[in-house]
Amino acid sequence: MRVAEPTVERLVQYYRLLEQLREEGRLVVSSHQMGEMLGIKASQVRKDLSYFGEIGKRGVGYHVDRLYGHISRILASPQIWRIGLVGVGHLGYALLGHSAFRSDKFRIDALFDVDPAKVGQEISGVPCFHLNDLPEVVRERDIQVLILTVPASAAQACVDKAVESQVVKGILSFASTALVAPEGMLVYRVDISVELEKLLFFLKGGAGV
Amino acid sequence: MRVAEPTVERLVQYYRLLEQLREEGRLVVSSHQMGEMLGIKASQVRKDLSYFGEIGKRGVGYHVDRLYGHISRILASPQIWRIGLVGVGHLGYALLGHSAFRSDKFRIDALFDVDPAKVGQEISGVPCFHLNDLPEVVRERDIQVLILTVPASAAQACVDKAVESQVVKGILSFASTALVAPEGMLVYRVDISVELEKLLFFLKGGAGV
DNA sequence: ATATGTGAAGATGTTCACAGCT
DNA sequence: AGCTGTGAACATCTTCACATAT
Repeated sequence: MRVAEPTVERLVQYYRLLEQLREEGRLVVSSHQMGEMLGIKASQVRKDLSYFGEIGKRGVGYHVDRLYGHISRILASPQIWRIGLVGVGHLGYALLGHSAFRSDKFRIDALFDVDPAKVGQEISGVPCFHLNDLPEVVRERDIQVLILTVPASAAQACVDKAVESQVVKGILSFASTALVAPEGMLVYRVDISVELEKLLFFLKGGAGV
Repeated sequence: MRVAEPTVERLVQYYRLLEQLREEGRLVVSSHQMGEMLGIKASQVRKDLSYFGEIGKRGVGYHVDRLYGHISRILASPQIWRIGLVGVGHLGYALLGHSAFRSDKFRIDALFDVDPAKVGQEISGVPCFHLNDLPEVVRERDIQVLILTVPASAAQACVDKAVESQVVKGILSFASTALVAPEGMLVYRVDISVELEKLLFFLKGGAGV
């Protein structure tokens, strides 16, 4: 069964909430309570969870531990993903230390840059290679995922190198630009300036003039 | 007329593309060509642009300069937004220097942190205040927008301070947590770990087990 | 001939409302 | 009585198909 992207997005949030509730020693939680805490409608919570079978108890709610384990398995990976981080500027450096990147689901295994001062060094314990060697290095190291924190002008060249490697399957790009990639390569974009523009657009109350 | 969020998101992309085309001296572009370059269907491009009147020429396409000016006005702000950046860690620092933040539509006017080594200093030319003084400082400086680059555990407290100020209207949060805000305050979230989880989920091919 | 603008159809996502368990 | 699970209704977003203009 195909799970929709908005559902996956909310599953991650349910997961984080349940982690918290578990620590607090809470045993049971209702869809209404979860929704309240996350700003999501209770019916949406139930619909999302129902895709994966009857996991709650009618008249009672969801057993915190059980639901936590359940979502954990849904989100689980068959392997530990090895990730290459391309572009060790401020943003790349920030991600290296980001708490979201302390996970046993993946680890940043190689850095790539073009700056001679960085290439050949270890940064936060991760070796940095030259961008030109990317296809070779990702093959050797079994890296299937790239994170791009390079300037917009350099992003497409990085995608092209990833395609050339034939082993990279997915890319998370922070570059503020469109990217073209072949069918079968999954590209997600986090575009900070787009998010800010959207916020300001709706703050001013819609289309101007 | 209400403009939908996905449309605004694409307008920003059209705008960036047209900026490029202008520099290249291109005079005319078709919806098909724009779509090709951005990975968007031509019909979607036309639909988006049609919301704002007949701006193209049938049989010809869109006049680059004219369309650029048109979208520019749609996205324009009635004022230069003053922004407060809360949390001057790696990520905050990265955003301070981010190219997306070189804009004449807004400027980062104040920093907030709790680290005594930062409070009272100027960082990249922007004064840093203590988080506790946020309500007062944003009122004095006419700051209506906050960007949160604080740990998840601190994010809600920042929102509460923003609410207390009574002048902050919008927040862009990079914290990996849900936030509750009153009606009328606009909160956008960029959740890096959620994006990564989504990518890995669909890379492995959907729900596991 | 060619490319826009748009109503209608289609696809996707959310909410409702209530049957069915506990 | 209380809360889940879910079909149906609703809302939103995208794509199609073609009339319309250059």
